[in-house]
Amino acid sequence: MTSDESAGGGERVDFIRNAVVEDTKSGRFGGRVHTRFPPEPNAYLHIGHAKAIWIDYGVAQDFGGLFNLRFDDTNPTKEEQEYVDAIIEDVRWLGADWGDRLFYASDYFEQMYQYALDLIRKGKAYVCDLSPDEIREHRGTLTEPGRDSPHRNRSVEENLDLFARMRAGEFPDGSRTLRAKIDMASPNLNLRDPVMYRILHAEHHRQGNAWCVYPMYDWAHGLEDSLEGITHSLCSLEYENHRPLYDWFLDQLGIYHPRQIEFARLNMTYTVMSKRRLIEFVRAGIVRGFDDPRMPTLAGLRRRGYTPEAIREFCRRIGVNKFDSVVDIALLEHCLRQDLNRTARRVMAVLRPLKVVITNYPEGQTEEMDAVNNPEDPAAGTRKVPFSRELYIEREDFMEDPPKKFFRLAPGREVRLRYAYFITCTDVVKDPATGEVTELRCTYDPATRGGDAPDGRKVKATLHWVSAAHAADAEVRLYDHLFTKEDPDDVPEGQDFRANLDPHSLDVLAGCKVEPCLADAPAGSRYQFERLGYFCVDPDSALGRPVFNRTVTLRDTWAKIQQAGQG
RNA sequence: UGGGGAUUGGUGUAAUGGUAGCACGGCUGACUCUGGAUCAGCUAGUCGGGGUUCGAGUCCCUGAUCCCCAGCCA
Repeated sequence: MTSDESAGGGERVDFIRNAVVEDTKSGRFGGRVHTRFPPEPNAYLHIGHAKAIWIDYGVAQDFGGLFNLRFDDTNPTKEEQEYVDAIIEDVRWLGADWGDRLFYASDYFEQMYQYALDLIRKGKAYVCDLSPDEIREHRGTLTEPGRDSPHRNRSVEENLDLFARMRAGEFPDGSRTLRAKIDMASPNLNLRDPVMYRILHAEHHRQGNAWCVYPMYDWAHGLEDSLEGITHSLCSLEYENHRPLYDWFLDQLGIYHPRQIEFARLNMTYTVMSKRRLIEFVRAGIVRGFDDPRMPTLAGLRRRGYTPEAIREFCRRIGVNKFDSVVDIALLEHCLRQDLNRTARRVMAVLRPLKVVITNYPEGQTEEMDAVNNPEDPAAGTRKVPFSRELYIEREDFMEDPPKKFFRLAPGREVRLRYAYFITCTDVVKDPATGEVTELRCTYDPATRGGDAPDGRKVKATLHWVSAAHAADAEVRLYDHLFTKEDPDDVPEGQDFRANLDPHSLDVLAGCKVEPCLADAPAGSRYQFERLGYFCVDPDSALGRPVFNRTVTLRDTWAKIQQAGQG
């Protein structure tokens, strides 16, 4: 089973899959393929992680292999159970299946410690008493070699003794480290005797106080992969410089040795993708939380109304590469619309209501109009929508003095009310004080019931509407990109990304009117509000008083015409 | 100015010495009871300079530009 049909047209074999094919053919791993997604539980997952997950999981799937979910929880000062729980939920929601292989790096601490002992005995690791500052000084620079630590040539016995006492808690934080003995003159700084263990008297979210020495990433990661029998350790580009170290540790130990392959992380227009930044947004109150629908987090996208299918399709389309690129967020939105268009039920909702009175329609009468639930899916069936003398239409669907290309309602003009009747605007009622249009008086043509004129006459526009007496009140939250610029970091000298924050990224509309069938819509359910966009019921909803998040607008050619006119 | 990696339309990606293709976006037009969807068409590209070859995005040389690395973060 491969995922390379359609959309991109033709087969799609990226450089990673090519490498895997190569290894499968050569029998390097006995034909096995086994990948993993190794998040650190120190923040929520975002769309960039979705790319990584889908590469890891997708490769395993394509080759009939296995996929592990493993928490890389080697730094107790940054990691929390809350993040573990959120990550599990997000990966599951996305649709990657790790079977019963949910692992934690912290479960390997004892084994890692034993491996460290092994390295010490081989004379390849030593306890160093240098302070963090001193280590930095000894490391040299990009262009100058480093200097050996004065503790580099301690005896194996002394190293063993000191390391045991580090573990036993005899020394304060930062006082000593265990270092690999490699080459202080290496042009690759990662090889200049990297730290393997640091002393951290901190409580670990799973290990409690069992440990006060914690392994560093470079030391730990390869061991985790090795222990789990991972064949292809896929990671992002910045680890390319670490691969020699990854290989060195495994070679020195002489243990099972996976292959690390690096790919570029995802960047997207109008979006920041660093965990640090996202945490900052939450802490600074720029957004309401990690699941704020404006966040690129999976939790945020989910709340916004994104579907896992759309995100997966997006990941498939962006491909895998080895250089930095910025994907247009329009592609993500395209994938979303494509999915929602197929699956979302259509309903009518009026965001900014303008009252319409049908003067020749009998007072007190109600009719049930037949409406199609999803023209893309006949199986979705039809529903009844109540129609009566007093309705609401969208304010922006009426203009008293319309420009040339505006073909909605205007004085004297006839339009169709979707699934109902043709109406003609006869009067405009205004607030005498402000001049604001408060109500429209219209007549309807009884012969056009259902929306078709027996005499064959056409109207240029079809408007959505709701019956005033039957509509449910709703709150609707309109979202826009968090940033006004494609590149949030494109700021004037001396300013930061805050300069590009869009103050209108959230627009809350109260008093919206929706079809009665929406009054008790369950949280998380998705709809297309006809002519407006896709909307998703927010968990903030109360019974009879739904709250909707706008997931994404419909493609809107009228909006484009308007914008062009303004320019 | 050490080392590592990279460069194909506006954007994202294919082409593994043999017609530079697909998708997003944009622009036309058709159709339409959603200015949606759908359909048709158009738009625009191999970082520069040399070389090898019948033939180069691909191979060689050379230059340019961009990204990563000096955490006891991952």
